[in-house]
Amino acid sequence: MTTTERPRRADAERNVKRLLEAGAQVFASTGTALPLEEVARVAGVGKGTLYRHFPTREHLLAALLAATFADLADRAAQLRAELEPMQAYEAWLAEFDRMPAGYRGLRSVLVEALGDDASVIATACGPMKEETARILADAQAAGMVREDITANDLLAVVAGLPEGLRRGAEAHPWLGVLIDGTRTPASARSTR
Amino acid sequence: MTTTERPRRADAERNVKRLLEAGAQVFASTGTALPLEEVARVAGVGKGTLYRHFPTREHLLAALLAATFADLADRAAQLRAELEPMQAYEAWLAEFDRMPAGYRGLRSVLVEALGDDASVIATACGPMKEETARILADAQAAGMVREDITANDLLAVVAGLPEGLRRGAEAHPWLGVLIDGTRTPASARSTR
DNA sequence: ACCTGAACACCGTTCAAGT
DNA sequence: ACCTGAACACCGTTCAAGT
Repeated sequence: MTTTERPRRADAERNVKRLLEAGAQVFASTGTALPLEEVARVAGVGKGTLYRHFPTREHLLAALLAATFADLADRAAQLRAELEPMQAYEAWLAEFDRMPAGYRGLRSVLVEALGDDASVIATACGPMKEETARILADAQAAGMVREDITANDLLAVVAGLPEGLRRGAEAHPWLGVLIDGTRTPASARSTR
Repeated sequence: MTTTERPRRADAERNVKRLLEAGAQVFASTGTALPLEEVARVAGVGKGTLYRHFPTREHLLAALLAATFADLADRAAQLRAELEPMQAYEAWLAEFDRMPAGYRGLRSVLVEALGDDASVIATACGPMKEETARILADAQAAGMVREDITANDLLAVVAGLPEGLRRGAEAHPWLGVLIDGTRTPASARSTR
């Protein structure tokens, strides 16, 4: 996002591209614990080159996930524009919950990133978090969702739903449980 | 639990005891990623001795957590005996949610263990899971909790609540969100 | 200015030698 | 029968030499 795009030597640029392709491939097959040595090998570059461009595993993961996060932020904005507050809220959480499927370990990486604002991945999540905050605020303003929760924690809790819950393609009840649980309680609606 | 307690040579027994003490100490300060080499060093035994008695990190963790899990199972049984179904349900989940506090990484270890019946730690969780199943069944039989959830997934979802939610000592709203979300929906109560 | 890969460090795991 | 610690393996990280 705010990365300064300095001009790069042609070979450096080519290597970054190869590393991202190799990273995506190894990430898809191995998950978030992807062996960095293998990424360099698949990319056909030295390990030092990987380290020069991506000083930590989180930097590589952030780069690999950046496009997905940006797309998701756009999708959230779209849902907010098209749907009523509570429908947008439910639809967006369902999309967010679906995202980490198939990437081993991504849920816990997301939980960690959402719990540490200083994390490199948290930065990549920024626009997504802002859209979530808007959607949540709309639903709260409409009196549909309890006021004592934050967008950041909401995403963290959804991301923290265990991977194993999805048996085959069938939907699990837990996202619905969470959404129901965040509705404004009947007691609060009548007394206020 | 079902471990066959063979007689052991006196030095072996002493070493196991030392390893468990050292393990508890390192676990408390480092969390679930405790360096095994350090455990052996603190215990004053060779690394080979650690590996002989605890072939994997999970075996060591299971041994370290066994007493806590057994106590929790007893506590669950006690709550079930003393309270009305829904109160027992809420009180038990609150106690279970409090347990991993202070042990870095324990929540995700629990999530993983609850997602894999073959895991060594899952075995240690057995009695706790059985009590949870009874408490859940009671609450469901009383018509208070939705029927489409299982005890195992319930524990996994509670364990999966992010560590970072607890800022200081103040309670977080998310356990309440989950409990509310698992209540039998008003629609189901009226139509059935 | 950037790349390379040997070298280093860390730590989990194995095993030959010892008691 | 069990213990020990050197040796090995794996992999992340650094850096001197090269282009």
